[in-house]
Amino acid sequence: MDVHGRDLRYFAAVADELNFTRAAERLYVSQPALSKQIRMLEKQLGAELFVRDRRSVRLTAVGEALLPHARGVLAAWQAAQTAVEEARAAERDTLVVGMSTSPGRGLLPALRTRLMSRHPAARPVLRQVNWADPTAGLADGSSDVAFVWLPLPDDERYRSVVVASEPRLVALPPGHPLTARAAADPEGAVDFRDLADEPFLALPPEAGPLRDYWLALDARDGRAPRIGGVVASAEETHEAVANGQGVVLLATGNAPLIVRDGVTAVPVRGITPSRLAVAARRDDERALVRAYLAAARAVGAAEV
Amino acid sequence: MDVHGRDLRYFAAVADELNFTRAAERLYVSQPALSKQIRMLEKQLGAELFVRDRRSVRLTAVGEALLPHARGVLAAWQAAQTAVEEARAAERDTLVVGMSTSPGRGLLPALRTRLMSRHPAARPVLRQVNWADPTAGLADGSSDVAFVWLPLPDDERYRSVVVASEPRLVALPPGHPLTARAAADPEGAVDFRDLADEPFLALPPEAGPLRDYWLALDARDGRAPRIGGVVASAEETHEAVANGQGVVLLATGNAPLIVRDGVTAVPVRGITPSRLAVAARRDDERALVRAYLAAARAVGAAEV
DNA sequence: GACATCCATAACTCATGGCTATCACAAGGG
DNA sequence: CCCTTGTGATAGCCATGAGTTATGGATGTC
Repeated sequence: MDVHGRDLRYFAAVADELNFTRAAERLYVSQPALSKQIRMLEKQLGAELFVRDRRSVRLTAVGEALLPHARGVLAAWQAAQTAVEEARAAERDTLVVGMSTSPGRGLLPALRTRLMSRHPAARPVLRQVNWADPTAGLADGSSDVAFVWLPLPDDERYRSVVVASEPRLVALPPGHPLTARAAADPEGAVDFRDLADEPFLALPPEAGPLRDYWLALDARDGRAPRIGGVVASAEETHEAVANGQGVVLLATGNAPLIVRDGVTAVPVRGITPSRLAVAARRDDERALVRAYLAAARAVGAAEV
Repeated sequence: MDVHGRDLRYFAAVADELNFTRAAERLYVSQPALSKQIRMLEKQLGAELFVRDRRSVRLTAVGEALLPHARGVLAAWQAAQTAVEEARAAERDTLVVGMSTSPGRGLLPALRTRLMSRHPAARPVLRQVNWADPTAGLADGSSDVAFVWLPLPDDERYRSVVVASEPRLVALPPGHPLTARAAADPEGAVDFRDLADEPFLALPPEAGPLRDYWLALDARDGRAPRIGGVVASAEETHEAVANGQGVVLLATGNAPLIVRDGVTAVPVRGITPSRLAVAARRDDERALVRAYLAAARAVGAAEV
C-alpha cells in the first residue's frame, strides 16, 4: 500500500548503477542491506524489478515501468520538502505585532525601519486585538510582540520596554460641567477628585489590573468607582461618552480617536501618567523578537 | 530526508478530519499511534504541522504548505502502483514462443488461434533462437514455450507435446552421386548406410543429444561420423552443403529452407523419423503455458 | 458534579532495517 | 590449472520503529 521513500531511492540508485555493490556505496549502506531492501520492495509489489543474472543486473519490464514513477515520487517529495522549508523561513521571518489601538506617535514606522535595518528579511505584520486582552495577543500566542499599556497582568511572564509616558486625559461628553471648569483653570486641567464620583466607562473584567488602572483605582482611597458601562474598542468608547453613559480616562496619544462630535478631553491632575510599552513573552528568545525590543529601547525609555 | 508514504497518508487524514480520534478510526489505527506518528513527522520536518489548541486541531502555516504536496506525493505513488500493475498484467499475458527455425506447417497460426480462444488477452510473441540451444530458450528462461526437436537434453526438466513426426531427408550438394542413386530408387530414397561415411555437417557441441540425433549416431553401430563442419542456422547449412563441405539430415518440413541452387534433398531409409514438439519447463505451471501445450496437444499427437 | 470528549503519555511487543561475516559462483591472470 | 577478484545472496545479531492497551488531564455538557 504505502512505500518508504528510501526504498524508491534505493531502487533508483540500483537502476542507475545496475550494480548492487556500487549502488550500496553511493547510498552509504552495506550491500546486503541494499539487496534485502530491494527484495522487500519486490515482494511488496509482487513483481521482480531486476534480473540478477550471475554476471549482470538489469531491469525487468516491471522495473522499467516503475522507474520513471519512482523518480516522480521522489521529485514530488523533494518539492514538498522545499515548500516546507520556505514556509518555515516565512514563519521565522514574520513578526506579529499586536496592538489594541494604533500606538500612533510615529512608533510603528520607526520600529519597522530599525528592525529591518538589522533583519532585512523580517516582515512585521500588524494585528488588531480586542481591548479585552490587555496583552494584545501575547498571552494566547497570537502575537509575538505587542504594544500594551502598563501595568500588565501576570507581569513576570512578560518583559516590556516603555516607549511613551504621557499624562492621562479625561474624555467628557458635550456640555459636561467639568469642561467649563477646565477652561477656567490656568493649566486647562481638572483635579481627579473632582471627577472621581462621575460614572466611568470600564474595560471588560478580563482586563484585570489594566481595568483598575484606567479607573484610577489607586487614586480613589479605596472607594469603589461608579461604572457607567463596559467598552472594548475606541469606537464603542466614543459612542458611550457621547451618549453620556460616563467619562473615561485616556492616554494623550489616544485622544484624537475619541475627541470629535462635541466630546472633549482635558488633562487630569492627581493621577499617574499612562505608560505605553512594547512587550514580549519573557521566554521568547527568538532573534526577531529580541530585535524588536531592542529597537523599542532605542526609540523609547528604560526597560522594566 | 525520506518519508514513509504512510506518514503522509496519516497527515492528510488528520488534515481532512482536523480530529485525531476520527482520523485514527478512518485509518484503522489507534489514536495514540496516530498522534505519535504525526509528532515524528513534525520532528523530522523540524516544524509543527498542527496546532492542538485545547478544543480544536488546525493546520499551521507549514502544514498548510505541506498538504497539497503530500497529496501530490500520494497521488504519484498511486500512479506508480497502477503502472506496476499494468506491467505485471502485460507480463502475465505475454507468452514468448521460442523457435530455432520457423516450425511452418501452419502450426503457429493454429496454436495462436486456439490459445486466444481460451485466453483472449494473451499475446504470443515469437522469438528466434540460435540452433546452438536445442531448448530454443527454455533453458535460460528467455522463452516460455518453444518448438523443439526431440530428444531434448536434460529431459526431465521439460515436458513436450509432439506436433509433427516426419521422415528425415538428406540434403546433398549439386551433382552428388547419391542424387542419381535416389533418382533410380523406386521410392526416390537412399539407405542410411550408403551415406554414413559421407562428411556430415553437425550442430555445435552445446546441442548435446540433439547433435547426435541429427548425425543419426544410433544408426551407426558405434562408428564415429566424419564431421565436415559445424552449422548453427539454416543459411549456414545451405551454404555449407552447396559448397560441398558435407551432407546433412533434415526434417521434411525444413527441406524448403535448404533446397535451392542445386542442393537437393532425398528421403533416407533406416533412420527414425524426426519429431517436432512444443515444449515448456516442467515446473512452469502458468495458465498461459498450460494452455499453449493443450493447444499443441489438440493440434498434434501424444504428450511425451 | 458526574460524564463525555479528545489529545498526550507510559509501558510493552514484535517486525523492520541496519550491520558484520561468510558463502557461492563466474571471470581473469599468473 | 589454481588462485585471486568481483558480485550478489544468506545468516545471525541488534537497535529502532510502529503498533498495541491502559491511563492521565483538560474542557465542555447535562
